[in-house]
Amino acid sequence: MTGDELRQAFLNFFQDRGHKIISSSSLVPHEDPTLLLTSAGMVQIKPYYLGLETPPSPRLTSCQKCFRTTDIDSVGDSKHLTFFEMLGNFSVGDYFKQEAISWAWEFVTEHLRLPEERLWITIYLDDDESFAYWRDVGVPAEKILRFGKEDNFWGPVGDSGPCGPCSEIHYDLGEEFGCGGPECKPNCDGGRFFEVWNLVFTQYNQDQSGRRSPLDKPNIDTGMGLERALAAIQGKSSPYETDLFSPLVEHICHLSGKEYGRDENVDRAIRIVAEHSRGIAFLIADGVMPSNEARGYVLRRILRRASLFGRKLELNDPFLNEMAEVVIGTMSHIYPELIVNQNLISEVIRVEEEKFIATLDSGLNSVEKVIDQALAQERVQLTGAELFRLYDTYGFPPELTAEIAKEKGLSIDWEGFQAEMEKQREMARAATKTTSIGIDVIIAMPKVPSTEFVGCETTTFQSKVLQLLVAGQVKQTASQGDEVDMVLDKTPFYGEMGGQVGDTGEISSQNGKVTITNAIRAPSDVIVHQGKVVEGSISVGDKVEARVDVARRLDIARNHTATHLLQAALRQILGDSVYQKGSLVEPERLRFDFSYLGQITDEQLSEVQRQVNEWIRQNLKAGAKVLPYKQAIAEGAIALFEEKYGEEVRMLEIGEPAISKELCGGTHVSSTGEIGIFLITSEGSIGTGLHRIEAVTGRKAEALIESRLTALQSVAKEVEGSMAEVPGKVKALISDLEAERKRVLSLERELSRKIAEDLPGQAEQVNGVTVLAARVPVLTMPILREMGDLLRDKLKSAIVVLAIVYNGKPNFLAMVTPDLIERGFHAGDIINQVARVTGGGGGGKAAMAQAGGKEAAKIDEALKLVKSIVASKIC
RNA sequence: GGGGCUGUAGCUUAGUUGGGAGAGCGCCUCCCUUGCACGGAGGAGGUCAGGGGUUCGAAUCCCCUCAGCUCCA
Repeated sequence: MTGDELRQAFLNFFQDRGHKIISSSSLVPHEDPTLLLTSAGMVQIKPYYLGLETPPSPRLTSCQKCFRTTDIDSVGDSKHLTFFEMLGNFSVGDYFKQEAISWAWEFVTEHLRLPEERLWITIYLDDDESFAYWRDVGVPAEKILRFGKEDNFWGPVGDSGPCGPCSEIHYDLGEEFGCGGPECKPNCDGGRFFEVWNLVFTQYNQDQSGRRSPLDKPNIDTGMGLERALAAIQGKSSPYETDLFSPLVEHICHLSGKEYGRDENVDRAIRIVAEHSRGIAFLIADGVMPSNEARGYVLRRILRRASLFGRKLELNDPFLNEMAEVVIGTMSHIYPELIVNQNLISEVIRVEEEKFIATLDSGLNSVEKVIDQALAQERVQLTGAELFRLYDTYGFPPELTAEIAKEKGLSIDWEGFQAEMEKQREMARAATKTTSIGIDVIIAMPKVPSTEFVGCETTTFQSKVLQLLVAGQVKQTASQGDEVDMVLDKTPFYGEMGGQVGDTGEISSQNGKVTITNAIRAPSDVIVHQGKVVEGSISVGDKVEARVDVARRLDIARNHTATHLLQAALRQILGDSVYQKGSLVEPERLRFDFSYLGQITDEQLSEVQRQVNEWIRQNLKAGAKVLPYKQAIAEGAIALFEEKYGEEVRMLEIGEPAISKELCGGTHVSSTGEIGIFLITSEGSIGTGLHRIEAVTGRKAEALIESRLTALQSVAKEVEGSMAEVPGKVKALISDLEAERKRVLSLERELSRKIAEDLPGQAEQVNGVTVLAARVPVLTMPILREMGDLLRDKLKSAIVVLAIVYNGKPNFLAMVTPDLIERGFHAGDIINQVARVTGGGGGGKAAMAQAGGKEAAKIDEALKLVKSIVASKIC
């Protein structure tokens, strides 16, 4: 049986037993901000378990792509994977343990034909129920082992929520793979047993104090790792020997000229490269970009790890691109997102791999410095702290540091390194506050049906109040002054979603009026109107008129349609590696974040703006149609988030033939001409490979042009020219100014030279030392310094103190010739005392010092001090 | 979310209790020279990432912001 066959057999088996097959969701869980990446098949089932949404069927089955970050560093052994496919069957309050167990057993023994004698079962300590069902299907009692919370109890995630015991099917590879001990059993750390299938029986709800109460309708959540199960079926000791991995392993061998299965170190490196290659391709296909935080960091880490271990296989040139091609070639028939994003995947890998090689090169310098230092100190070991610093600060892999150190005869304090790592982990953990998701609040709300949104057709609608919340409490009536959250049965108000802000407006009945300041979208598409009762009162059941602020709505619609045009223009001009990463549509402006590797030139940006405005002038029709998700994608629509199963989606098309097709639930203008003008106000980078464009349309754009023209006009007036002449005139002014500044500088220099010529005559002898203390009409310090240089050179042996007034404050400069420094004079000391007279202070080196003061009137008094300082020094 | 490091000329970078902003490559001009990173002389080019503070004085010390790199979660 091949991997493809196993996947299909599993889904078919459960489909035959009343399950609906749902397709894999993205690795980026878009509805669950608490999750970094999709880590199990149940992630997309969670809202059904929590009762937030209604499942399309109480029995579901899926093959879900998953990514687990917890054991990235363990990848390379025969078991651990970061990216894998998880087969699962789910019951949302439908069947329970008995069916789950008997089907699991039937599938494993009859369809997969795994020999019964190799299978072991584990159950939770007191789960006698499961024990009985396993006995029923024929598992001998001595092969059903009981384990504690650590191994056989699942959840809750966080401190509260659904949880329950679980039961696992383990596969015994045979004695030769074990640790040899007589006690080698499932859950033993050796390589002999591995878990094939985990059946979770979600039957409790745990509250925050740790108390568990039984759920009315328990759920089933199972997971079978495709790769591991396949290894068992094919009689292999690891997934790397199955057909899911063999094309990858073979390609690495082909590239590197190595052979798999001869040297354990080589094998480990091959496994790491093969494993990470899959994760890299899939993460990028789901829109993850390398970065130094969150998901992007996970991607960067595995990509670098793969590159590093590639080097161990003597693959010194970038090669991960080719690995990705193999992944795409072998898996895109199941996961079409790979082929759709082929160019993006290739480009991202190329850039990132090159970057890593650059990091290694620059890191090499730091490593050599550290090693030289250690050698200079005649040490034989690099400390853990040194190794950690290279890793933590410069990202230089410790294994590489160790190798280089070894060549120079230095060993490594690995324990010290681990201690530093642990310290950092501890710090990060301590700083992580438990983010509570607002789900509890939503659960607390009594169920209301989804709100029908009628705002695309109309902005005023007769409706009925279904629910009222005042200060978070369900109420029948809200009266004047109350802040309320209202739910209507149908509404023209757009609830904040997909970056488009909520509508504002008014909801009024015969008895009262509510000013709506925002509309938000709660789960299950309930639109909540937030506002304040400004007149009378409003009650549940009231007939009301809901009226959206139309002018504001139109501003928003202009910006939203313009956002679509912007994306289309960007893709046309920059290519389809442009990928929407976020957007904000407000009445005042629009903001569009997108991925694009490389810089965007001013020319490209103006071209984008020109193209959008051209489309606006063409007055293209914009319209939405509803069609199945798959069909929309087939027609080439851009989908920011994937939708679930066969759902109907709304696709917005602009133009005929369409220049833009996007899945979008927002409100738009009906033809592009309504947008008026489109102006980009800023473009910038918000991270590696991420750009942000802000723009305005319509009224705001007009206002912007007006204010810019006014500014330009006033500049034109100032430079006494026409607006067209402004750039030239300003340029000329600036270069004139520059020339003038230079002229002034040279004049000042000339002047100072002239002054300096006369000054030596003012020098006095104090006990055989030439002392010159003078106030000069120089303007700036640099000129004063030059003058000092001149005087010093001219007098040969002297102490020179000069003073100027700069910005109304006294400034001093002191120079001492080398022969006098030897006699104990110090420019810094002298200047400090002098400046103190004027309320300041200063210092510097023995030969040259500067100081400043506050009272310009005391300059002469201060300069008189110079002579007495020199005199006292001699005494 | 929590740390570490970095930001100086077009590029690579030096700058040591706070006291004259430097070098190499590149560029321009002139000289020399038919060859390889020619050689020689001169020159232009800097808001020392940005803002605030301490100080007579800040590239340098303190605080904030921005950007990049990096580690942990």
